[in-house]
Amino acid sequence: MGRAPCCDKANVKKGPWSPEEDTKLKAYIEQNGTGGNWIALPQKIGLKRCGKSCRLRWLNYLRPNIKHGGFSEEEDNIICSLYISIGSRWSIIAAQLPGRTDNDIKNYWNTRLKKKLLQCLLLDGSCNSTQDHPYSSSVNILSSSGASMNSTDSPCSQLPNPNYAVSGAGPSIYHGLEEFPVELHELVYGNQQQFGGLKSFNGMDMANGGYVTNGAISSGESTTWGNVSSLVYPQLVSELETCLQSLPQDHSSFEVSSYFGPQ
DNA sequence: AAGTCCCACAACCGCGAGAGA
DNA sequence: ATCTCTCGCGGTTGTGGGACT
Repeated sequence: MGRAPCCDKANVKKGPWSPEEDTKLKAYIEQNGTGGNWIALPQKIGLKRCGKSCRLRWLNYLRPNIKHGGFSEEEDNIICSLYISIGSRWSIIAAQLPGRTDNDIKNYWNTRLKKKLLQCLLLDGSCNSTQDHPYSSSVNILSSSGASMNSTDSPCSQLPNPNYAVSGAGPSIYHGLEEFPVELHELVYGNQQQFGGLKSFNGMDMANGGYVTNGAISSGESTTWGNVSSLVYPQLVSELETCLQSLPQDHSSFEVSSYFGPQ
């Protein structure tokens, strides 16, 4: 038995919202609130929409003080550092960015920021400035955020310690990263030719800068770029192969085996 | 100019958590 | 303790528009 549908699918309109629907929904909520029941709300207003759809529309689009697009460098940094710390907990990340919605941030990450990071990872030495490198400053945020995130009056108090080790005992907050070493090993050693002759990563001596030992990240205080990128990197592994293939040959200057330590 | 591809964003879907009966 | 209902979240898909060929 599957889960009961939240609404009568046959009588529910799907797809883009019309201005009329927006107006109805916005006017009602501004006047009456949601009444604590999204499911019943569309019926009250006379909208042929699913309650969940109404909720999403309100939260992501109609709610006052919503900002769309135009993410600043600072917002980039916050998103990146929080993503490194807690993974794809978009609602928590959104809570740190006034006016931004989780959906917006998720889309932004998936479509742009992730690529931006990947690009930086693969461009040797060209991402040393904050301007070019979303993570060079996020590293600072990351290391400094430890204190604020643990303070009880901060919304971040519920966040795990950003210096969390990826492997080891306890529940992993880094969904999917548990498999990282195996996945990466296959990627790297299954594609020796692609990675051959790589010497540095992001302009750093990754052999010395990296913190990875046996696939685990050191849980120490240091948040070097090597450390940070190794946290983020697993998320991008599936895309790396494609990206590397599109790179010019002389761009491949990253010695993966050095960076990730002896196997 | 037309067709195709790619990207960004909006919206949907399914699941887990939590509250209340 | 269990069931039902709703909310909220994160992943995924659909679509429109711009870029490219």
